Amino acid sequence: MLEEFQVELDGVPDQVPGGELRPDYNVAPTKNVYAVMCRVPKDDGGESPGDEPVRQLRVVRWGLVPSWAKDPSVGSRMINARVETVAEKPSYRRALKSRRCLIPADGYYEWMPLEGRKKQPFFIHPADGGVLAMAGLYEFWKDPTRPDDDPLKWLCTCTVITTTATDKLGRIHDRMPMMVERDRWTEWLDPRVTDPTGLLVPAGPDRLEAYAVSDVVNSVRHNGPELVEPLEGDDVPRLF
DNA sequence: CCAGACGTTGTT
DNA sequence: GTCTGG
DNA sequence: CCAGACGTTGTT
DNA sequence: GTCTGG
Repeated sequence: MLEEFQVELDGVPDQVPGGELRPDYNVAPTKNVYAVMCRVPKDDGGESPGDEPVRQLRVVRWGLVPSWAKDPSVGSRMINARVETVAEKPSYRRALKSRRCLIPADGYYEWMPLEGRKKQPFFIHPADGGVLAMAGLYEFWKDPTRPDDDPLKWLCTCTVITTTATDKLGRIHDRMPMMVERDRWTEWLDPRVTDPTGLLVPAGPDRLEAYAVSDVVNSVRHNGPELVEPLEGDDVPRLF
């Protein structure tokens, strides 16, 4: 991942014992995920202040907690930001200006409504097996219950921007995460770019492939490579 | 002025 | 923190 | 998104 | 039915 996103500063070992997150096949809101972001490194007293932003890999919690929140529980509902309204929403507009990130993923799940209240989960991923770069925002929240020297004093959280799903993917669900194409990563991440609206164009879903998976994925207690195995059988919903 | 919200999804 | 609604 | 709780007192 | 937690 450090190579794929040309990360200059690996911030993960400072945040996670062992240096990396375990593979996760069922990422739920409030869980930790990787984020690629571009920030000016903290001035640690030595060397030059270095006001150049640097591309970093960090661990953030999914579910954005606005800086003004009284407690972090609101984050569990701030898991998506609609691209149509993200620039106006009080919870997101500040982050949109200068705290944009990329959330890497092998793919994502989407639930297709069936007859009645039933739903069929699908796994959606790049046909070429490459990594997805979902458009995200991040925010810092200062925990008032912890002392200043507590490493958990600052909570960093993120949200995923969504857009209209079209074509094949629209048959599963009308919304989908927004992707950032590789040639726009640098601009998208640059905190000095304060008007990223030109970059907010839906990525073509052409290179994405979708197949039905077991509804074992519905419960966050289940987690393993079996969750992304294609569902077998004649009655499996297809997208033709 | 103060109080209260601040979000998305999908379902009826 | 900032906006909306009453 | 889906699953699971939805409550307090006091005890192990 | 609706909210919270993962």
